[in-house]
Amino acid sequence: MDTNDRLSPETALGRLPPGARREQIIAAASTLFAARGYHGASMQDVGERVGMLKGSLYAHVANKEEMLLEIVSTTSRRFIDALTPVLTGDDQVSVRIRLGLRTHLGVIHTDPDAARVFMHEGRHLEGRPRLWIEEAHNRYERIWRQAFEDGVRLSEFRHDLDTTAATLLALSVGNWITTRQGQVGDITNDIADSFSSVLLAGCLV
Amino acid sequence: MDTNDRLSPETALGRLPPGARREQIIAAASTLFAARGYHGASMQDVGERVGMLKGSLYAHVANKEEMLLEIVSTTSRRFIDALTPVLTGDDQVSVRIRLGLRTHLGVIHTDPDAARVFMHEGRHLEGRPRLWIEEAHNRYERIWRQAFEDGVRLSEFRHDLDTTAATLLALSVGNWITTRQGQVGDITNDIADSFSSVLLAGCLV
DNA sequence: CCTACCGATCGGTAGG
DNA sequence: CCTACCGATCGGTAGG
Repeated sequence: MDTNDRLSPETALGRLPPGARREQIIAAASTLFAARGYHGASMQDVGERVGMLKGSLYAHVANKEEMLLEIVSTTSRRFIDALTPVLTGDDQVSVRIRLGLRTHLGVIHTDPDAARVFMHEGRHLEGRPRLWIEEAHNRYERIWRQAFEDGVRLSEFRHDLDTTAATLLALSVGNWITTRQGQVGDITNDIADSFSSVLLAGCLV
Repeated sequence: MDTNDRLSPETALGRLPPGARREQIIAAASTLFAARGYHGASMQDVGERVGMLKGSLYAHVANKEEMLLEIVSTTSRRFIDALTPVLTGDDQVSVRIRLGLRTHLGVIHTDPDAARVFMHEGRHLEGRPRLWIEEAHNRYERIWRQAFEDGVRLSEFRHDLDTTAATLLALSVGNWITTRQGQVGDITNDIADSFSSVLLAGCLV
């Protein structure tokens, strides 16, 4: 507890509100885990990036794994919260899916590092957190699959459409793009719509 | 050099031909890099898996990075050698692509661990090897893109097909599947054909 | 292929 | 948030 409350504003290099410091640390971890992988980035690296010694990080986070878990669970929630309303509306299914791809790529665009950690580093969690994140992945996949199944049920898509294949196809573009960051250029709605046009043409009756 | 040549066969637990021992070590590394990531797997882990102390590994490989480079370059060659004849023939383009997806998934099926290391761990190489493997990735992508462009040029595919989107779509399914190993079940030609049917329906005129 | 070892770094802690 | 430190493990080597 800090009893030294002051009314004057903090200087530029001065103390940050306590929560902000933690967020800054998590953001640094996110960047480093994305670039070097979870095991390839050390607490020392994270400390350097926020300008403190690694030992001091433990005043803000319990341990390295907690940072990974926080990045992964925050991002997973971000995807699910953003896509659920889009994919489960009562719009035309092809509209839902086009918008869904835009939204999915939009979430990636908001924080590409976190998206990458969510998709590629979450597997380095162990025990209960590991199961938890796998469940989140499955929940997200189910939301997408449901949309394709709606498309078939409402006769908007071919009755013989393999919804599993379509779902995996939709998710995989969105995710593979995180592997090619910087090479694919900015993620725009145009890019999302290009994928949609090929994918949807393959689904429609 | 071993001057102790014998005509009798080796016992089951006995010495292996020198090249085979090296291959066994690389295979162990492959499995471990796939499961725990390059930085998450130690030389000690590799040693345990082949039944020797880590120091002894250096009689067969120069260092840890050499193992990664060998896995990645072998697998990259495997993909390019397998797919080049399939995708550049003068068959109908949709036939080439269907067969291409089968072949791609077939290469993954042959050695899922190596495929996974190729696609997700190669980025942990540095310097020249890193550039080399990026170039290999690009070469492979170009072979696929060329097929889609042939499809448009020969009026087999829609003239307004976004070949970049189609290429990324094709590659991403193939690659994303390595992330879901064990969950997707065995990689069969049927699975490959399911993807083809959605993808090609989205490409045809 | 083992013994025995190297310096460096790992994640993490105590006490202030 | 720093100082100072912990035991464990890292990739790698010398000599046999």
